Amino acid sequence: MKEQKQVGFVQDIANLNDDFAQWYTDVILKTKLVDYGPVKGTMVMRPYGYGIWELLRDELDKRIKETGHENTYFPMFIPKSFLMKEAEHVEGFAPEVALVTHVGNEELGEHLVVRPTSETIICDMFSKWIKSYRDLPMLINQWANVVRMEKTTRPFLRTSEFLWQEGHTVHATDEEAEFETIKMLNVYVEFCKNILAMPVLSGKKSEKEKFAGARDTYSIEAMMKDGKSLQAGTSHNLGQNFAKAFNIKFLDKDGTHKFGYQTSWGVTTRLIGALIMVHGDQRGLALPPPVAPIQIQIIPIASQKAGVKQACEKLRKKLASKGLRVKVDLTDETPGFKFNECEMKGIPIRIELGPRDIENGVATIVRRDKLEDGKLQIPLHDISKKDYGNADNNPSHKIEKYLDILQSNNVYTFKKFYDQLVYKKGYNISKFLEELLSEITYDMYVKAEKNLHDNIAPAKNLEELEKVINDNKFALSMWCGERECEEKVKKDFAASSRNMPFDQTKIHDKCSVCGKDGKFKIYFAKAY
RNA sequence: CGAGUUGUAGCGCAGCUUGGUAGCGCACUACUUUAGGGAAGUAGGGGCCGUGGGUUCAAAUCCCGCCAACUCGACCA
Repeated sequence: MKEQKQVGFVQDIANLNDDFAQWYTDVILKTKLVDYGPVKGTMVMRPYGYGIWELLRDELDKRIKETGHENTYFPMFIPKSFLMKEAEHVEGFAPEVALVTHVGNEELGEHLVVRPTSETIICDMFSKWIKSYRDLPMLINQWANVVRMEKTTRPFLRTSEFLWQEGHTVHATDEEAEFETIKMLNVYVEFCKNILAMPVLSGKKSEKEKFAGARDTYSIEAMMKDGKSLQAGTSHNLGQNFAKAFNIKFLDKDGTHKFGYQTSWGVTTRLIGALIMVHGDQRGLALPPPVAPIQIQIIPIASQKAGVKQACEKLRKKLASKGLRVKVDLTDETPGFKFNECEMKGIPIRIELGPRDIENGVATIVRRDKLEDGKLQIPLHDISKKDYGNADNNPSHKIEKYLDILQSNNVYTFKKFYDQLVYKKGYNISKFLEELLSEITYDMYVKAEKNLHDNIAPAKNLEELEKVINDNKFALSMWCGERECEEKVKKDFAASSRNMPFDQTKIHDKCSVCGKDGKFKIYFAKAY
């Protein structure tokens, strides 16, 4: 690409590899996703940022309902005594809960906490709702805000208040609860892949890293562009810990009273931070089409010339009527400015439309994920009226097909994809763009997955562990299971255990840290 | 909550050493010319210099306190 004037944002974020955290905060402020709130650690989600959340939320909500859960809403104020009931839980959360002690000048008889999570208040209701095995399984979910006053904060990744989804379930048996825990973890894995184009590593957390009050915690871990790990979601098997603390009992078939087995699982607005750090580049954001508030931006060139605005509006209407999220940029800026802005905001496809295009009956389209390599002119009006030869009436745009093409060398080009889709009977511009958007999602996933696998390295012993972690990679290690080894890695290499993958095939025998018997396969990495 | 750094226009900064009219770039407003990769001209608007006290004829500038933010640790989705 031609050397261009380095001004403004492009210049500011040109050092992505040098200072990734700085790039991150710059990009979300400059693209107007969020602003800092007036209270430390809080975040104002502006329309563009909240729009991502809404799309993400709706997609995930669909999946949660499909797996049999119903939405509820519980109060944000929880009596302090509730929090005290489960010993580990209170210990884990006490330092960061916001307390309400007064109403006006009057001190409350019982202090309240602003929910840091809702296990306790939900369990209190569960104990009233659940009497019989016929009431089980109890499968609920809630979309809410929670408050955790953390010492250090970063937009999306760690804020004093954040939005999330928290699922809470009660089951009659241990097996059923464990199954639910894993099932919901897998819902997250599928969601991250298909909606966020983000590959994750799923597995079990160590005792040290598990949720306060859980019996077992499973997580999905995503790799950021700088090689750091981010816990992107968790699913907990609570065992009977809360059931015993809150007296959640049911009369079973055999006529005896039993404590319920519980799970809870959640993902948060942190996912937005994750996808920024997974897909973003020197030019700014790159949003996966399913969660892009604007999927297609139409940029008029020389908009003062006759017919340009009208053509843009006509195209917008046509695409919008097919459910595509499309916008025309009518601001009084130069085209170059608009192109850059479009890229910075991560809009998956931009369409340039000027007098020349209109003359020729075409539109110029550029993919955010491929930039100049993904630049093409496509016929503006219905292609279906013409015969472009080689008609294939059952065009497959299935992921598998492109996987084959991609993996069979570098013969795959965007042009080829375009030819496959456009030069067929029955295609029109909206259909083409719709398919192009899924193609982009898939390509972004493949790219991110490659990055993930390229940056995982085995580590047999302490030296290798040090080297891998200092290379900003995930160290796939064996571990004896002792907390001291995790603490040593934390202290010496500033890294933590991430999770233990479900595939526990040994990669070597000895613990990579202490050299004793290596019981578990586990990832160590620096983390956000 | 410990260590370091910084607070001047919406954002980024200069001015402080050596006290004396509040500055620059971007952004913003109006008009004109422009327009296919970050346009140009002309004219404007915008400040309790973080905050409280002190020194002084005079404080953004010197002194003391406080507050806030950032980075690194510890803690966490």
